[in-house]
Amino acid sequence: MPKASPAAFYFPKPSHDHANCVAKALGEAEIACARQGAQFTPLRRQVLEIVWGSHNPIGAYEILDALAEGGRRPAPPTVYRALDFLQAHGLVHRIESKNAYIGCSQRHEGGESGQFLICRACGQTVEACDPDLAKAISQLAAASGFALECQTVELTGLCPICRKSLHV
Amino acid sequence: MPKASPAAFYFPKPSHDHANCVAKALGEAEIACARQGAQFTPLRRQVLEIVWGSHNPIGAYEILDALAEGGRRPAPPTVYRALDFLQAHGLVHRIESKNAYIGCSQRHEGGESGQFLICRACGQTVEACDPDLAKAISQLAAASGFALECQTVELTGLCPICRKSLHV
DNA sequence: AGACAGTATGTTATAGTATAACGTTGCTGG
DNA sequence: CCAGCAACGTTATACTATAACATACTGTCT
Repeated sequence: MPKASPAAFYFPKPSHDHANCVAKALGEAEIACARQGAQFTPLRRQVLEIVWGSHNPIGAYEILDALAEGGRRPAPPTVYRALDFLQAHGLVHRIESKNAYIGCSQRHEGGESGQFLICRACGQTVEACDPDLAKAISQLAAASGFALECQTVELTGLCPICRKSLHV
Repeated sequence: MPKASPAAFYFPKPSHDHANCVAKALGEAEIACARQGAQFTPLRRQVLEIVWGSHNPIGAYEILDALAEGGRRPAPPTVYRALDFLQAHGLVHRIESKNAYIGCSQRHEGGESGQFLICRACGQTVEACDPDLAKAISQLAAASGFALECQTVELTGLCPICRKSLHV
């Protein structure tokens, strides 16, 4: 049975090299799009870069605001379309409980979605990919005669750092 | 290790005695409120009854529409406040992926929230309470140094009935 | 080159979801 | 009586998302 990874694996330190996160994500996105014959246009790239601006989920209208800083502000459909594209290609995920979007940090097999740990204090959100949890979910579905297509797993609480600083 | 329950346990048949579901839910709600010293007012009762109108999640504005049929239509805050109350007392759950609400069909211990199986075809949604899944979630949290407070588990797919009728 | 098909983006308007802020009512206990 | 509190009413507005239609770009076929 696989052992869960230690905490350090999941939550990035405040001091981590975030520029590297962004660069890596953009580079991998480029490759993934090329492989799928999808157009990684400047707009889509820009939206993905904005989403990857932090490890906190960002709302569609915040993305609009960010786009507005580099020229004139597009209308909402522009950003929603870009987000739809990025979601469809597994480059971002929607966090349902916050109506917000976050960059995908896992290489999924076959469009499956991940599991999220969301800090209610700092907003930092990490994507996990726990095989035991995935297995428990598919077993629950199977036992119910349910044909599982899509899963939303969002766990809210306190990340290790906020936990410590709030003395919880 | 506990064995998962069979499908019949989870998805209610179309022919089931739904009036009984409603009556049971309202009765238990009354008792729960009394025990917690909370006021189960006529409005709150009415909203809970509307939410329990089916096993499909219902939107806040649909609840408003339903309330409008029995007199004049209240403003949105009225229904949101009732929903807040019902959620706080564990009588309804919010389905994040649908911006909608459903009656709680489990007796939770200590305010924990459940796991939902949502049929994308008929909308029917059931609340599961799978100990293996719960365990996997707490282990994931623990391994990440994460203080889990609240979980959102929403599984979308096809219920046994729709699965059959769609030949999937 | 010119016509066309398909995809991406722009634009306008509107639908759907949720809350802030303040007012009113009605009950309860000092 | 009246101070305090909880529930509910009312008005206005914020936030999130999409429908519908217009324009522009890209490549392909003749």
